[in-house]
Amino acid sequence: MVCTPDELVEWEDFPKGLRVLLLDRDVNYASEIRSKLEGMDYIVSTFCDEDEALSAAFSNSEVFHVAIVEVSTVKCDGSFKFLQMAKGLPTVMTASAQCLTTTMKCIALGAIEVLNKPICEDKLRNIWQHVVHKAYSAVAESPKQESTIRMVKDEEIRDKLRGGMPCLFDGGCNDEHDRSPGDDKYPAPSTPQLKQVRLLDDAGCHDQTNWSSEKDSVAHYEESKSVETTSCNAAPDMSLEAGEQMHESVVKEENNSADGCKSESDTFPGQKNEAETSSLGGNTRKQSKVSESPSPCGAKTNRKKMKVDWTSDLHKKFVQAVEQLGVDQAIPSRILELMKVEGLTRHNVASHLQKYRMHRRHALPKREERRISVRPKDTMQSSYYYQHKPVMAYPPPYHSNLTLLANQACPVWATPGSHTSGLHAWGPPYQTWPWKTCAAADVWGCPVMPPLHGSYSYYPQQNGYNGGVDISRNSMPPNSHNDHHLADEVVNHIVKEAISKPWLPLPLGLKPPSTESVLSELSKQGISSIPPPSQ
DNA sequence: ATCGAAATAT
DNA sequence: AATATTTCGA
Repeated sequence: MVCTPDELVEWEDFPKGLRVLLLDRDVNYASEIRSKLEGMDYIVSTFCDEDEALSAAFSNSEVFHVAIVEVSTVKCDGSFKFLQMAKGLPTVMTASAQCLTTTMKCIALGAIEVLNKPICEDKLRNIWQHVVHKAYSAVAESPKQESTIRMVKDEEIRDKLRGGMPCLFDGGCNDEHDRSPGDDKYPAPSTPQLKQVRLLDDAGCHDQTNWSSEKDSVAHYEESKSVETTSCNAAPDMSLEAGEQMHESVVKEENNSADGCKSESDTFPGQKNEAETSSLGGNTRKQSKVSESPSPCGAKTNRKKMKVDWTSDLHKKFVQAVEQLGVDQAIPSRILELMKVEGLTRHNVASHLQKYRMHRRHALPKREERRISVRPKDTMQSSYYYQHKPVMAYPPPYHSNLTLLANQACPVWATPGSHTSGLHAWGPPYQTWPWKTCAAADVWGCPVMPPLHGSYSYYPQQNGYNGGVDISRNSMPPNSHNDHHLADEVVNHIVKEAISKPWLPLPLGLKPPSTESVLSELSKQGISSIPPPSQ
């Protein structure tokens, strides 16, 4: 029932001869519509009973391209039944009374559009667009791909807008006028995942867009894709390129709530396969990406740089990568590798890293201060323990990589986090997007980040940057040659702690990554005599 | 060529 | 004001 793009292309005088199934209990109205449709060279079969209509729809003898079904006020079930049964058939619902609920239900059940009676002639005439839309969206859906980020490049957008479906959707017709809200802008049900590509600057919809370009173009993307039924229109003029454009630019969205499970997709550049999202703090994020396709008119490709919107998901990936590498070893190129995000550049990462570090630098001293002020008499040990609170607070069953990360990262340098930030901000598995959401910089990077050197202060900082607090003064001689000894003590403590509370996640030092981090930190402190960590 | 910090841009 | 990009010296 769904035409293929090829069929459409070969359909010479499309939409003439389009077969319309008309289901309406009002016989008079039905025949009125019928004659209108026939005047438009459509071939119409009318029915007043959904069962008849259905059997006709499924019969082999008759082929329908589109259905117009009345959603009866008295017996809407029948209409819904039709909708549900005839999924493959693009179906326009007609209703005599405006009812949001009904409309929603229709759409939910797959209706392509819900129109109010009396149906205006233009809309009637334009029902062919649904067929086309369906045809292409069916094609578009097939190549499945997961993605992590949505990229919208100028050209792609422009292509969509201009070249996209030249005559079908833009068709030299006025893009948008006399559009009655809610009436004619429903995308085909088969493309529910049509991505809203929004501008970064637009209405601050940061959470939706990962990539965007300059602020033009995209605005009407969605509308362009949805069938325009109102405006005047010329005879459709199919072009194959149009179709291809169409499905090249398919955007797929997905949305799984993986709590702290880390994506392990091994994506290589060029391959599209990349997944995972997590819902954090009630913010379920959608991610998607426009499959990249070299613009045929490639001339001035990528004039402007894409702008990366660091959503929490992206950031999460980033953070994971940084952790995996250890803050010290985390350099843009490595991070980039680990992130495996297609389209992301080293520059993007570098920039983000810079910001990230900056935030940390600012956040940590504060925290440090607070901690000290709360427990002024803390010895090294107790403060150490205190620092671990949040870590320990992790419910044991954090599996897989996440557990690893949590364990590896939290230990020594887990930022003390004030009481509040401790549990709250650390909240399972992953922090929320810190920059935009957290007023208090404290939260920044608390979760699992080893703070930058200079921020943790068991010892006097040789860079003099320890927030004016010298913990070591209370417990340790401030000489750097004690560091070694001190480190041992720390480790001992951790071990002791772990042994006495076996039900808690293993803290620092009991897992290779942590050790590595510790050692690298130590070496930063000038202790190079410690043998390199074994992975 | 890459890194990171600073300067710019949005 | 926040945050992304570009530039520039090492």
